[in-house]
Amino acid sequence: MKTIDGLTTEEERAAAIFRALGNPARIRIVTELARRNACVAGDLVDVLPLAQSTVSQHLKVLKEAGIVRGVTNGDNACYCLEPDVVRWLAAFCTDICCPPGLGESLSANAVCCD
Amino acid sequence: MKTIDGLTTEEERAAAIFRALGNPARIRIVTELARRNACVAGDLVDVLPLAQSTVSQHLKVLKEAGIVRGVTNGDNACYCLEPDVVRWLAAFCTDICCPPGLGESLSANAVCCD
DNA sequence: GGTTTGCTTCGTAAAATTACGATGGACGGA
DNA sequence: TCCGTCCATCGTAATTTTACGAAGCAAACC
Repeated sequence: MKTIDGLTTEEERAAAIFRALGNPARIRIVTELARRNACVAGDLVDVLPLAQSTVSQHLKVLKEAGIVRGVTNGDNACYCLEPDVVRWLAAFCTDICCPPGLGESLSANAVCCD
Repeated sequence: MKTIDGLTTEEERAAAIFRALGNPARIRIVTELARRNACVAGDLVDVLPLAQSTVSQHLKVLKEAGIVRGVTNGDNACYCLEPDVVRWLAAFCTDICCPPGLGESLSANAVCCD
């Protein structure tokens, strides 16, 4: 991907978060973390049909995107969602639905090109 | 990416939508469509610091993910958001925030591994 | 000290993504 | 009919992603 001047850091940030979620395995990880509130890495490996090293890499991607936090307490590593980032994501998506200043735009049945 | 049996189509679908949004240029396109409600392709090219063919490809990606709808009326092509998909996306993100059955989970200040 | 356990990081091959210019096709105007 | 405009698609090169096994590393256990 080209590093584009014309695009804001806000957009870059949004894209980075979306890209991190753009993989079924990572979606599963995130939903699992949402469901269980926190999770040992090994439990996530059990849930996914992937090699342990691959899951570890996916966790790294999520961590680098700021979606997930991980702490290594002694023997095993524990992960959970980063609440602020998840909330930011939800707000961003809601804004696309109903951009501020446009009333309910998509809430109505907007049709293409009228 | 490996096609994984152990993952649901729901997860695949979510990942496909997120992946489609995982690019700054496409984020810009989507926000622009949200702001203007509908857009001629050429206007999007003007807004983005990218070649026309590249923008067209980005639009194709968004269309294939179902996020965007495009109609070609005579000379120029007009695009707009697909309201249902955008709403689905917002709902998905909100669910991660507050998974059903877990009360307000992340609404409180959840901390990692307590 | 030596092993096992749990996880991360490295190295690598295959596949996908990103961007561009060039080409092509449909429509409208001179 | 011949251009010009608008847009999609093709072909291509560079980069990124994905997944795996191998290797490394720290804590726990014998």
